[in-house]
Amino acid sequence: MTINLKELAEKLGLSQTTVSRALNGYPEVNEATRHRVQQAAVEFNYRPNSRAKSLATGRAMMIGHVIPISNQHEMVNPVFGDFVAGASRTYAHHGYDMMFTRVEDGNEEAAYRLLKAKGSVDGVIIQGPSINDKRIPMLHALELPFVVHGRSTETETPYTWVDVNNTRAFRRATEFLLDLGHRRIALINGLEHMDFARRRRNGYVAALENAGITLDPDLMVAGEMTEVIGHHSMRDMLKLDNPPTAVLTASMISALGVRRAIDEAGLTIGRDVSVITHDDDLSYLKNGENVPIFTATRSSVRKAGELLAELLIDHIADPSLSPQNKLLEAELVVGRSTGPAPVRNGS
Amino acid sequence: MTINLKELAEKLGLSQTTVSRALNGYPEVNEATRHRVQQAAVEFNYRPNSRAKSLATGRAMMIGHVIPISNQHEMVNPVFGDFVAGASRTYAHHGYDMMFTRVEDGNEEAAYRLLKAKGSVDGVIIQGPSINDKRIPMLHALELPFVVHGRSTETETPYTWVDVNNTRAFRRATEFLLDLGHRRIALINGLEHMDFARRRRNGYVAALENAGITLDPDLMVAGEMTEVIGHHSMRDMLKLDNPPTAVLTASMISALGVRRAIDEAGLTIGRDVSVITHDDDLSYLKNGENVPIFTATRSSVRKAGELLAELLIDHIADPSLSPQNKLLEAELVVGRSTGPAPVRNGS
DNA sequence: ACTCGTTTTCAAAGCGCTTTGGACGCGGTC
DNA sequence: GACCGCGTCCAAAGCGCTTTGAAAACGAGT
Repeated sequence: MTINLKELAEKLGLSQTTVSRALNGYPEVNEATRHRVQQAAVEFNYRPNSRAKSLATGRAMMIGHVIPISNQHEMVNPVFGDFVAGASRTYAHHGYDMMFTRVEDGNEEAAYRLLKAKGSVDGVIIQGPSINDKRIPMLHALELPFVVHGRSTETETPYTWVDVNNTRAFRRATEFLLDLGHRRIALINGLEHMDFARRRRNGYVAALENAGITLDPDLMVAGEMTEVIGHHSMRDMLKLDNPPTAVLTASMISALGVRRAIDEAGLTIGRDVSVITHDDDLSYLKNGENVPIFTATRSSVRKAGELLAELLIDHIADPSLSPQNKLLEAELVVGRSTGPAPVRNGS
Repeated sequence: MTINLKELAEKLGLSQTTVSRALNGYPEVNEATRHRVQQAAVEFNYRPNSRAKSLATGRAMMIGHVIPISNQHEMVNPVFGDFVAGASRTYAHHGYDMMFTRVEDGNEEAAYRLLKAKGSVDGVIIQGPSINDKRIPMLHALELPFVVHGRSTETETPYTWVDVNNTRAFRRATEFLLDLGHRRIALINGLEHMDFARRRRNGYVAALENAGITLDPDLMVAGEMTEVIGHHSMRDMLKLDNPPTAVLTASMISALGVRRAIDEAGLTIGRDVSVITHDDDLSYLKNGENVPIFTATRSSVRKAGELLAELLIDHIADPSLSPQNKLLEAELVVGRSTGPAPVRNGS
């Protein structure tokens, strides 16, 4: 069924060497015979066995993604699919495959070590870095090429990353709300040991402080970015004596929960309560069409995937390359979920 | 840095054969030396090179997932992440890795053929089968082990599958609405060349016909399962002279769009319009907590992933195994989105 | 005709593992 | 003492590819 090099060479009356070279584009082979070889390869559907090729070349032609899945709630990052879609486009273009390793609850170190020792990947992509993420120095020590989706504050090891300017994005979004007259602005953030969440908070805080507004801990929550938690957080805040008139939320999914809480409270989004969310531009959860549903800071996670894959492949090709960075600016898209601050009753 | 078998054997003063056998649990090795070998393996962090092992054994220890991503809208299935989370648990348990191949716009055949010829996988999982899906006979002919997530009507080739009883689920859901007095029941379905969507429609149609209700084409739409399309479809239907009082929708994400349309129309979900959705029990999009947000037919896509991976691995171990099937029943969970049919003005 | 440089081809080694087919030592049997 | 069986180990072949080092073929130059 599947033909191998030896058999193909025999059929052609050539040596394996010549056939191999013909197919891999080496110059020391007659153009006529190269043609003959290529035709035969197509005819017999010959494809070099990937394992044998890897063994011979020492390159796996495979990129690893290690996905941490906590065993209790089996939570998988909703961004995962789109990030992969982006990265895969680059991989396909360069002849790389991608593999996934599931790792339970933080024994990631073992997973990376295994990947390296087994020689099954040429490099890995790190997602969702926390503050001072230990994976970065670890992979550096392992000498396994890697790139990071996001940054890790406090990490001293140099590394290659692509990140969204989260601080700027949330600062800008907050200022937008301030300009609309809002003074009670809430933040429903992601888990704040995550680097991106910390930066968003920083941006939010900076804008408020700059406007001379005292932070209110009641208006700042951090948690998993789910619909349910978004709903919970908003619902609780709306029960406050002095509820927020605007809220920043960390993802479209949280925002949908926020919207539900606002609806349930009999309020109108964009009139009684303004909402701005961050939008990763997920393919299955577009932020409306012409007019966005939510005013949002938008940055495509798919594009980040493409870019990171590109950087990783560069690094694999030349490991001596110095680390590269790319900071993507999120755009602020204005939708129907924001409006001027309502005039408070009795004020 | 990474040690290989030869070096390990030298350190131990043993042959490669013995070391290999000791580590792979073969009986013809003294227990004392086996112990010595195992300890040394741990000490030097020896891991057999995966490529070399594959080449020698002829087994890739890898499962392939081919994900079709249309080049225009780069749509990735939102179910993808959770399905993978489920499958990966099984893979990890059996020592398999998983790899992903992106394939653009329906030249899937080439992708599978390549996977087979390169020997990079021992089997593949097919997702999202259409009616009479051509991948099934093709993989059968290729003799590449595979299992299917879902079924494919009209396919004659026997194959192993795990599916939700979509017909029953949607029939039951429709009957539930009928029992609540609804007569104008809409269906916002997935694309109906997909097998699961067709079955859901069948269930819906069967329930209505059984109740003596004539189908209304205005109340039946099929499209991509996105928030935006859910919103569109519902909005348009609410503009009808005789709008639906209830709607069945194909996914949580569509349902969120439906909810938005209902809100925008100034109506209340569960009172003016009842909604039932199918819920894949995605980890990042839970259907509320104690009281579900939506009344839903629920079936965990993660569990399906686990099961399918199990069946595939069985099949790889023994290709002569006859095809196996598993039909999962969706449970109907009653939430706040359904209620008795409203009394129509002027009727 | 002979040499020499180039082009073209090949035999063989090697990648790191598994596995076949012995080899070796030791005790028990006849 | 010869033989067998058993437990334990090993040398070497083989998986399908790349790549090194050398050989053959070919023209051109003298």
